[in-house]
Amino acid sequence: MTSIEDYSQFFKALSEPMRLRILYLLLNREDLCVCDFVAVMQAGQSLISRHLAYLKNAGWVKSHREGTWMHYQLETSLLPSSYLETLKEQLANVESCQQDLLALEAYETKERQCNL
Amino acid sequence: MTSIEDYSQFFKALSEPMRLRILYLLLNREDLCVCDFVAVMQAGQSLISRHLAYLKNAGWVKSHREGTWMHYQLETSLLPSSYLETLKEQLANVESCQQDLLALEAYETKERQCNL
DNA sequence: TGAATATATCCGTATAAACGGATATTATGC
DNA sequence: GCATAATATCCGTTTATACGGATATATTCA
Repeated sequence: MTSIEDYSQFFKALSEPMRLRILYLLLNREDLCVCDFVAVMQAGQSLISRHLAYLKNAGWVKSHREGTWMHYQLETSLLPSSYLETLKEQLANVESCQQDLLALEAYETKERQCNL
Repeated sequence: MTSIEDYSQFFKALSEPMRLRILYLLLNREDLCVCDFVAVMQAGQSLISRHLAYLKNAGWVKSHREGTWMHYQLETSLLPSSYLETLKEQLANVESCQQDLLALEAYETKERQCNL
């Protein structure tokens, strides 16, 4: 992050509703798999995958592979924690984010696909 | 700010280099006039005006008129201060923002156009 | 009222983003 | 190696954004 374009790209990652919803789920869980997002959010796999790639490229999340599964986590070590905490507080008041979290909780009562 | 679209719009305001540069100047001054931005930044008046309207609509700045001049200030009362403080720290390291601030300081040694 | 000035908005164009569906890539297990 | 499964990338289309230049609006002052 040295140029103004880096910063505009960093914030552009937050300019899209689905990317904010993805981040909100990651603000509430240590680690989520692509298959979790696909199961929980009402969206196609290619869309989820593209938004995750966008967030990773912008510096918000990191990923690691476990077999065929790709897991995503917040990039907490590089990001100002003030952003993460405030964003979490704000999005907690947003209905679509609340619904996503409820859907995630319901989904978690069953086995995650990537753990079968 | 109740819907996810409100928040994406709020952050989309930060997705553009010139808007970040405008915000950085406002993070360093109580109050700036459109004529100040036009004099300091290398950009046309319509572009500056449009970006200021965008920032205002997204909730980052407020404006008030003084005669023919429109003055802009940060919307500090509504915004989380954590965002403002962190953003100011980050942009202080960005060369184009540093240059804008130097240009503003040089410009301020003369009379501001809106004070003549 | 009318000229002058500051700012906002409009218009046309060029570039970028988002999306679904299809295809390509990567890893697993037989 | 081959079938299967998870994820990433490509393709074409639609919609949004950024921009300069021109025009419209708002205010001041003579």
